[in-house]
Amino acid sequence: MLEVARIRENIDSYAESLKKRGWDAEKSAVLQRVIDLDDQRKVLQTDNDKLLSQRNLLSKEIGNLFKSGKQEEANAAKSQVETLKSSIAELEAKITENNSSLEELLFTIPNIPHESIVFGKSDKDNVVSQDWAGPLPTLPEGAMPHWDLAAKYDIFNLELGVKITGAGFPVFRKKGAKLQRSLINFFLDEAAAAGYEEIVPPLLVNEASAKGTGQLPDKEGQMYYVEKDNLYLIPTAEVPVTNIYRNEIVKSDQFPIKLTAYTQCFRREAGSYGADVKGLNRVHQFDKIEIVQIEHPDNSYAALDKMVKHVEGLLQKLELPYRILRLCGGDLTFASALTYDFEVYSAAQKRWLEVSSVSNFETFQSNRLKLRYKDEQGKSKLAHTLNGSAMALARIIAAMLENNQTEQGIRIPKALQSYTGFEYID
RNA sequence: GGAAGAAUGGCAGAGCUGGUUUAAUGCACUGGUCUUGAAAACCAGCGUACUCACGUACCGGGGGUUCGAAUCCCUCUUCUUCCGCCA
Repeated sequence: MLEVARIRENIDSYAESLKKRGWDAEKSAVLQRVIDLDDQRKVLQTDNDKLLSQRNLLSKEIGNLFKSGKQEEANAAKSQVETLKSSIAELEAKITENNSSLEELLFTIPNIPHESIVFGKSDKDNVVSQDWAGPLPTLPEGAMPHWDLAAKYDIFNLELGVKITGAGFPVFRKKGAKLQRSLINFFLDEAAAAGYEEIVPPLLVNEASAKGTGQLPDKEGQMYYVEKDNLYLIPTAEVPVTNIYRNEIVKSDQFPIKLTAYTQCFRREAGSYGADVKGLNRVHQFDKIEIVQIEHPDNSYAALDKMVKHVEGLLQKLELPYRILRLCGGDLTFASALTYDFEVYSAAQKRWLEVSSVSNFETFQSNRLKLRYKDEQGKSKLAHTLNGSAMALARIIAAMLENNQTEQGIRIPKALQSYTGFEYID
């Protein structure tokens, strides 16, 4: 959620920046409406405060009059307060209405893209910021996509998931299960080595947390919801981990706050079917190791670069061909100011699969979270939040299976062998 | 799941027979005096949000009673203790 004060200061440049997300002048008029509502808010609040002040004074007086036995004067004052009270009730109703329309509007405005973001309509306009320089893997005759390999080596089974739960819930078995656990440990160890504190968070979150990181109200349909307890299954560890710092004022010297967590992630992915979602390409439950940083605004982009380097290192150690994209305005998520997507090449499907997304949200999340720090003057300021996947397992496994298939079986990259305890899936 | 009790500022802890209570007191913290320096002692300061300001709001959350609520009532949440169940 954007800060009204910043909108006030930057209304023209904000409208200009929002064009990168495909916002025209008509849409950007909402910025002015926000300011108008905020002006209205100030007026109403000040008026109401004055009435409250009068009421407080009179009430105090009534107390004194009663004490000194002046019953009649006290009763006269009482009736005065009565009329004040009805005005207050009226004003407060207006304030509530005004503020909720203000908040509603603010929830419709996405984050302002970073200055380096280009205009674009969809993922086709994303900028390749670092391409894969080497040759793409070529596979032998009769190479299989990962879902066929899964059947051949009995490493994961989607039909079994359908039986137990429904479509999109893979069951990993044998060396597939071990590979899964190995990747989790590998990613967590790498994150720990890079200075991230490991967290094991709850997998269900309350409404306030989902709102804090922006899943509500923007992406309500994406999450599984447990109605009986009013809880949401997390779509990413970002939600519980970032919310550790909801309503907190941290000290500047605590920066950078670096957290990592492995969790299973649950996404309803409503309405997505077809070839793109075959096998492990898109599932309802998957495993992901998330890295989260909370930083001083001056350092958040340097932190973003380090996070990108971290993810890059992981892909190099896993010997996967990858490229890095800088998302265009149209593909940028609602809350993000700048996002790098990582894609690995899946040789049998002959397509790039998104395996990581690293973003700087600047103050967009922290404003909702009320996540602040004290500056040198002792003033509270909003911190910057960042996060990234390091990494999402399902698609890594898909690419690894396809790219590394040999006559001997599926080769496990060296860096992972000490975790798996085997060199081939056969 | 059943019963009882509790929730106050960074922490501890008064107030809770409604009226100079943003809220005693102690600790912690910040600045100062003193000191060669430190400690101790003493003095002062010490929450958040909105507002240009006056001011207003906030004693777990929400609602109510009242001229006036930390204080009374309802409700939700959380915690503690006891009982039951359980990996």
